[in-house]
Amino acid sequence: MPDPTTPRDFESLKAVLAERRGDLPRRLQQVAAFAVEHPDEVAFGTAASIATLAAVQPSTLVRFAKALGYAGFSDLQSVFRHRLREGWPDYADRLRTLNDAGTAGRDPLRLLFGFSETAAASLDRMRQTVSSSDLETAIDILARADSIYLLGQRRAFPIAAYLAYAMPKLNLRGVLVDNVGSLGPEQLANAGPRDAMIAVSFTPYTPFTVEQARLAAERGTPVIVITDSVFSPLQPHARIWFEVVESDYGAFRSLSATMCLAMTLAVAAGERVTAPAPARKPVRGTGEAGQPRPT
Amino acid sequence: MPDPTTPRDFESLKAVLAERRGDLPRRLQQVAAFAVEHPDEVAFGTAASIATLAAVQPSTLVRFAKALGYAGFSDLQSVFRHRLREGWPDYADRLRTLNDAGTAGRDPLRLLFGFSETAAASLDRMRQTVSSSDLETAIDILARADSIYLLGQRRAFPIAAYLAYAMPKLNLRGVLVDNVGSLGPEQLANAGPRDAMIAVSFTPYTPFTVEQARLAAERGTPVIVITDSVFSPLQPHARIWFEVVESDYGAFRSLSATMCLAMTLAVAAGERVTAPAPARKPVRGTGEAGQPRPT
DNA sequence: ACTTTGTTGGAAAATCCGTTCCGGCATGAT
DNA sequence: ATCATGCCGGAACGGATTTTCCAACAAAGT
Repeated sequence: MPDPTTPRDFESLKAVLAERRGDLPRRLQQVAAFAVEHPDEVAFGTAASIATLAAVQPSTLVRFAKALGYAGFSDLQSVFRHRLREGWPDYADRLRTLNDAGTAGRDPLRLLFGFSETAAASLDRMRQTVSSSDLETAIDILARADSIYLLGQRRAFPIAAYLAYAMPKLNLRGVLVDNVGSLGPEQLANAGPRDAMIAVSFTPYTPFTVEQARLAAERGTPVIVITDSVFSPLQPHARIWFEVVESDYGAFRSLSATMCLAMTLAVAAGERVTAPAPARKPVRGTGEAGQPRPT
Repeated sequence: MPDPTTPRDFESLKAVLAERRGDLPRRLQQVAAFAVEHPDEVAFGTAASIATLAAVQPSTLVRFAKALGYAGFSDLQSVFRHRLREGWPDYADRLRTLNDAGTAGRDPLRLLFGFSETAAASLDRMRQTVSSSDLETAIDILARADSIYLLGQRRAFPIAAYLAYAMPKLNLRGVLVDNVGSLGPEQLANAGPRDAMIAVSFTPYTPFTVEQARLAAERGTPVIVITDSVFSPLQPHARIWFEVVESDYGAFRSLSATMCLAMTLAVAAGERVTAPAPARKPVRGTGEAGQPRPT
């Protein structure tokens, strides 16, 4: 007898999962989270492969399916496959209605699309401008550094903050210079030639950032600069500098490209520190179980 | 030994098929035609079911695959499956080839490309999942709000920080809850029903964020949540919530999509506040003179 | 006309996969 | 502390699916 509460499409499945979270056993929740987060894997993989990725036993998948009222794993899987068959092609539709100026009017969706287009464009541009050798040198500096001071204020602050979050996970000593209580100079007091600094600033350049980068450079700390123009006042103090031009949409710019570059520097440096042998393979699997928590 | 002429993505497969049509046996042409015309069937079906639909024998499918240089039918099928994974631009494939060792060694450029591909994929995904009506409602809440409390810790902190930077430029009263000195509760002490909150958190969810969002919701402050799964503990306290799944590259996730969404909310709300008449045209010129400084 | 080469259909075989079942374990209640 | 309940991991089973193999056939060259 078919359970009427068993969802037959992906959206309602998500709803049911959200509702019944809590009264599900631990492993089943684990499966639920994985399924919602990686629906494609569930759609195509075999029970065994999915189980491995979700770090559970295949039998748990079957239990999961039955707990929701499905006949078995395959029955559950069909829901995920169905999603891919008809779920996707509304993208073109949405674009169409978006461009039909008349109807949509001042639809915020258009804004969203605009921002994401812009971000994608920035990413593309950055890939073409960043030089491999600059990257190498910068990573080398970071990998050798004792502490890495992260300097970015105002618009650039999110970059510094994110690096401060990520670096300890990569076995790098990132020190965020947030200038709380105007204690910025003190936060940088110990920076020396054996350390390094990543300084980020865009127009209009924050004086604090420029000044502190200058001081650090004077004391022999190698400074890696991320900025948006050759005329940046930061550039003279840089050992290595990257120009990242974020395209603008209306009056606003994304940080996507800068974020990417920053993460690349951090991850590559981290890799080099923990595995200094340059012959080793990168081996960045697509989210296998047992890897460190996504960041 | 892998044949280098064997196409690994759907587009080149079509190209090869177009080229070699003619020097293929009759039944194999029949299979080729069917495959190009019904790629979804090939992706999902079993060899037997596809064979029936294409009016050939299952063994013919295997022959077809081998004639093109694949290891077998399953190998060929994987190409069709990859095509469906991430929609049209086959990001998964590109990422895969990026990761498949080989050419560039451990070039940091590869990392950079990987991160930017991932960011682009996330952006694409978000565009397809965010609903227009949710956006509308959220923007409405923000536009009506007195103060807008910005709550995001750890990995989500950059988002909150960026919003805090941008909002005042948009005539919105953004209040950053940074929890410096553990003064978070005090920063939120005055939040009431006439205000609003944007709360951002991803796995592993920061308890502080969840707790403060809960408190705010209890006191009647409408909470807009940005998170990464239905299972987010933030979700129950949300008036409106957005699911943003950032694809992961290795163990790392970008913030690009989340940033875009956040900016959209802020800009749209700002527009509605300063120009409340809904009849007015959008007028987002690309950087007209006299506009506020790029952000 | 005969042979050779290549193609096709079908069935057998090997593999893989989903499912079931049982023993162990942790948890919470008595 | 003991028991009961429910959850979890692993192995074994049965079914389905892919693959291989062989015989029949068609076409082309001799």
